[in-house]
Amino acid sequence: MDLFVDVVFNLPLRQAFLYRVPPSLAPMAGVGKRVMAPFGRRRLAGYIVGVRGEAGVEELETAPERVKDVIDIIDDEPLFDENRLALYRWISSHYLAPLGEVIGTAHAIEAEPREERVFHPTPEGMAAEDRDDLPGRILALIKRKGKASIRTIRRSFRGKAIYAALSSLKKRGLIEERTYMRGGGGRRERVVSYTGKDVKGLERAPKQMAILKRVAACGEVLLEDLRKEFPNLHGPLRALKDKGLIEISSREVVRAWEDEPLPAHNGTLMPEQERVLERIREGLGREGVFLLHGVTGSGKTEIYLRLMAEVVSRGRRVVFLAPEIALVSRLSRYILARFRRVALIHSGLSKGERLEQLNAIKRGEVDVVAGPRSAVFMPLRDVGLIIVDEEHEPSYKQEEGVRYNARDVAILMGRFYGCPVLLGSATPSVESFHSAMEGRFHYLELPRRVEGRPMPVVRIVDMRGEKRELSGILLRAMEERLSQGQQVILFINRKGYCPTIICRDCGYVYKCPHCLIALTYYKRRRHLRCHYCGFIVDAPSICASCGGYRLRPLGIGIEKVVEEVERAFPGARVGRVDREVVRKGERVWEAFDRGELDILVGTQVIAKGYHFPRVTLVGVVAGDQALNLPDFRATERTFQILTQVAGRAGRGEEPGEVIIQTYNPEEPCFRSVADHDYRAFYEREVALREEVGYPPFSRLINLIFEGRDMDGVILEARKLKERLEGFEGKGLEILGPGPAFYQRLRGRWRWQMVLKGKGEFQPALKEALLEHRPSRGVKMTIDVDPVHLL
DNA sequence: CACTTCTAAACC
DNA sequence: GTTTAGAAGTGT
Repeated sequence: MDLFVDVVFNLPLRQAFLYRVPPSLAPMAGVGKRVMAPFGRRRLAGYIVGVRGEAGVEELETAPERVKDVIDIIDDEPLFDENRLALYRWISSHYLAPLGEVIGTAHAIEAEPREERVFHPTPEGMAAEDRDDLPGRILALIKRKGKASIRTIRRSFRGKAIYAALSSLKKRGLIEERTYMRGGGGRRERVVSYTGKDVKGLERAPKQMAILKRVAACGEVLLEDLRKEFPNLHGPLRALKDKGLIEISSREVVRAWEDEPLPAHNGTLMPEQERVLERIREGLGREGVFLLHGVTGSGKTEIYLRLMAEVVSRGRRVVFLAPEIALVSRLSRYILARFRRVALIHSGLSKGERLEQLNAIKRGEVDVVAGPRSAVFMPLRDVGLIIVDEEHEPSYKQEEGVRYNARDVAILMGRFYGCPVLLGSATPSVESFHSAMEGRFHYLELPRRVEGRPMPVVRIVDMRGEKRELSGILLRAMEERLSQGQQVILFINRKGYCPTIICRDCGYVYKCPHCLIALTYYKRRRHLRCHYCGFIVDAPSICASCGGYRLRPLGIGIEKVVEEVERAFPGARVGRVDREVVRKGERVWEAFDRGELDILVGTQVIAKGYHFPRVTLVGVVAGDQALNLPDFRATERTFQILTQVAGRAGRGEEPGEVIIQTYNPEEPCFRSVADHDYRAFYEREVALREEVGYPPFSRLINLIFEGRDMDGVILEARKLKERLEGFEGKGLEILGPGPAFYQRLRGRWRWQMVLKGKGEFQPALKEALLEHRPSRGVKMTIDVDPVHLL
């Protein structure tokens, strides 16, 4: 009796494929293991999602000759069990993603071996004359390199019919094909560095010069980053290398932060903390979702830590999810101080280190897994509690591939494991708070800060009529704090010097040619850069449109804030923190923490997880920034960010003050921030959402259509709309299609269509979406439960 | 005739 | 996502 397995691949394919298991491998077969299997002309690793005997295998009657044998079974131990598979199936059907891709996402650390086709020249090929047609040029490439993979050939001949050419070369006996296995091995990054050699004879090679300038300016640049800035990098880079001006080396990804344990908390809990702790403790051992709503500085972390200890002491384990930025900062060090059997996962780990952590988890050596959204899939056994810190954070949503939301997966997982899920936030998402109000989540509140510290006083400053970017009120407050030896944080959510420059003569604004987005001006580097595709041009001195000289900054970014601060306070020590700095693990934080800096100017990265007791004043330079985006969550995001930022003030002995600059001082959202009144914000917001039928009163699917040809993109969107019209009315509303907010990105036009449904979407509707295959050149992305519609 | 370009369909 | 086969177009 033969054995058969259902196999899914990490490919955008919806079906499972049936394979026969040869008798020698049959004892090894099992759900959750990977197999090596022939697939088309290739061999691929796939996941077993079903094992069955001959009975009921209808393919054996319809097309028995198509059923092939599995080549090998890769794993001794399954990567997942039936229970976990059920979870994957749910995710697959909810997010409309192929099961194979869901499994591939959940098990991304375990490398999938893949076969790679490589072409070698035959002696006949070596002897053949070079010709200038496509096959001839491909042959020349292969001869020059000695061998070439499909990948390299495709890169050199973008959009050309390379397969037809390769098969003709093969038929003529000029090349032969061999296959190699790829996969495994640690992930490395390539670095381009300047050798310091004298630059001569580059006058006639402007591209090489530009690249060299960029590299020399920083000493070394990641090849990955360089590629973003220079579209056709390879040629000039190779020329520079041949001239000995640069070197390209490969190194392992380095850790972003040294983890030094922070001392354990020794104080006693406030009565509110005790009560909250007790409520959750009572819920341990069975499923249920708790929403812990605690103002900034109310001691949520301490509750997490005590709960973890409790769960571990009962012999169960804990999954702790947090936004990346919190993990590389303070939180992880608290966890490391209290628990020894911890797996800490963050972006600074190399692939090898990740694998080590994974193996430790599999061996049962880990009690607590702490990590960003992907950690929700770690194969921890006997999970007794899942914690999602900063539950409202959009970073829990994966924005490419399988677009899952780790918070929602965590809630589901709690049901699968039969354990409680604890969502924590100072500013809960409207959805979660609504669930709590409706009684689906247990609501727990910490309305006061620890040690009776007052909430900071928040002032709203009307910027209309102000001449400079920093208002007089903010400057005076800063001066006062600095004179008392206290520290100040300024928050500005914009990189670069200013969002763009404008010609004061003709009004021309520089935009990215690929994205139609205003280019950000970087004063120090003297260039304009696109934040979406990385496009860079030298900063112009005269207007490209009218030739005028009056080019002026428009708006404000972090560089300009620093400049203005330095002008206003010449003696002050100013530090600057944005995402780049955090990634490099620079120690600006620590200098600030030790009091070696007076003012810290930062982007959103400073809003989270840091604790600077000497900071008494926080200034928000541009409070309106996120508010005016055309997105149904714009107000919610603004309230959350401002509350988080404000929470950085007054965490020590001295009371804190917050100043928010805005051109919309009447906006009620600011009032709620100033009053520390989440409820007021929520009531207003939830009423609005109900009125227009946005979440939590509906579910959304955002359909994004992208392609180089605008007409094709629109046509595809309209075609799908027609297909879906039959579903309209019965609890489904279709908005659009219309141009997306970012209408053109990376040279592609983008249109979108939003489906708004009451409750879960009908299976027939999902089916219709999945069946829609846009024509070539148009990519359709299905985003279920989107966090934004931009 | 040799090669290119485009598209649909299969992949077990 | 990758590959192939086929149809139709291009150029000598």
